[in-house]
Amino acid sequence: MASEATQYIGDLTLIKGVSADTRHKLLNGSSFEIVRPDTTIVSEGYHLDHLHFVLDGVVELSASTSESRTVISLLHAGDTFILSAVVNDAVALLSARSLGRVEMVRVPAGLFRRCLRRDPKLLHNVSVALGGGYRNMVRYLRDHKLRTADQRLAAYLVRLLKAHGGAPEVTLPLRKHVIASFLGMKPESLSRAFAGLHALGVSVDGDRITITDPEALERFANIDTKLDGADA
Amino acid sequence: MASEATQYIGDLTLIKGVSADTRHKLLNGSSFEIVRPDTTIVSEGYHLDHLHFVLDGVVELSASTSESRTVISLLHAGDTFILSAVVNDAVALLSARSLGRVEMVRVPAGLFRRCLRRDPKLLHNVSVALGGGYRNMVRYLRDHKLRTADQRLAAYLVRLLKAHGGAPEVTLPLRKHVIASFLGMKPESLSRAFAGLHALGVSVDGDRITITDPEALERFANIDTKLDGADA
DNA sequence: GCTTAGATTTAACAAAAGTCAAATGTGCGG
DNA sequence: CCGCACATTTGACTTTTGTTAAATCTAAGC
Repeated sequence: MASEATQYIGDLTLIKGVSADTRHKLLNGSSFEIVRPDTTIVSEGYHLDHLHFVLDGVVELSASTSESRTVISLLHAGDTFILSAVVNDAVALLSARSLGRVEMVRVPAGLFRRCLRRDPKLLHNVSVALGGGYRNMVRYLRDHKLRTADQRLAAYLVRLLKAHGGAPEVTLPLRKHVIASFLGMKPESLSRAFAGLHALGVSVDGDRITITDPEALERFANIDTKLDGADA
Repeated sequence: MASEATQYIGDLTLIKGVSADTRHKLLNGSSFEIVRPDTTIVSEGYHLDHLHFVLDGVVELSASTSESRTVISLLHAGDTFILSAVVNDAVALLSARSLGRVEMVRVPAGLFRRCLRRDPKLLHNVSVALGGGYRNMVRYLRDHKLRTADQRLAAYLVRLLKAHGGAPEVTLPLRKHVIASFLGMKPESLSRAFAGLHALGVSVDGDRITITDPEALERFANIDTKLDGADA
């Protein structure tokens, strides 16, 4: 595999601490890929034959029926997809698509499963990653079943704010229609939700958001730090 | 631990095939419990110090805020909770409550994690279980983001029908308000959803449901067998 | 600077689901 | 058998969100 990626892959959480042999096998079997914007990488309903590691860019996981499509997850450098389908040797339940240019590494699913059988440390990393993924899905589900559209936006902004170290102004990292779909609403509803949060000190200018009262937002979104915070 | 449970625990998917030593350690450290109806077994937000195995009865996992509560998952004999919190040594994101009388086994979380470190087979089982759990959450999320309330009920009935081997008449296994919450709606909306499905051949008499045209229901619910079916 | 395709916003209206309240059903203890 | 407590259903109404269409806005090329 191209040496550009070699340096990164050892840093990936999933690979950290595995045996030299495992690392060597994985590196040898995998390939580095650059994916152009708006390219489908995985199609739901099809058996998955590669595990993917995102090195750079954003990958969107979505679900669709004949009638509609919704964004379920947004992946960044260091994330993996779709681990559960590879571990369980099953069809993908989600489609993966590049938003913008993406650099990634593909590891053949069979190879990965073989390494899993031989290296308990890798297996342990996988368990922790799957456990974390499960917990993220539960948080996301909470978000959707317990909060209104306005509250979901508020919670999203609060998370964004924390990720940016609490600066009062943040830039949306994605197009609004992607954010809308991720938050489970139509773009029109997202516009209205932003308007609705104006009273709580949220101002919008394109993709620059100013937040004067983060605590008010948190209260409005009903955020429980114990539950909403990311895992350690 | 009481011998009543010993016979069951070896059959549990999670425990299948582990070393005799692991099995022995787990059995020795765990306790058999009978839980009366409507008892809280796990509280969200608190650190989890036991892994639970359901031997009999139904356990409901729910999420709540100060304002409301929603059922996220329903567990039966053979299921485990809350595996991800135990594996990741973290607070529970969901509360667990017995619906009706429940028999279960409690394994100390620390003991379980220690066994995990020593027995790769157990670790492998855990990975598969977590992967399956993640996939179930994704299916559930699809359900909620992509389907209307009427479609969710239709999909639920189709699954129920298949679980019962396709008999045209099924009995609801739970109170309607629990089903309503699980399906993400109010009891009043569930009543209306049943009424709305009458045109597709669904008749309701208390908890006995008659379904004359399962295919029509499937089409209406937009079910994709590849994606909606349970894992192998 | 101008044009244009696409994204976002706004507005008017429609559909879906929640709320509140009353009616009806159901099962259990007395 | 009666009556109470609770679950479910029904109806009227409200709120939330989606739909459609038009108005703006924005950025990439020309």
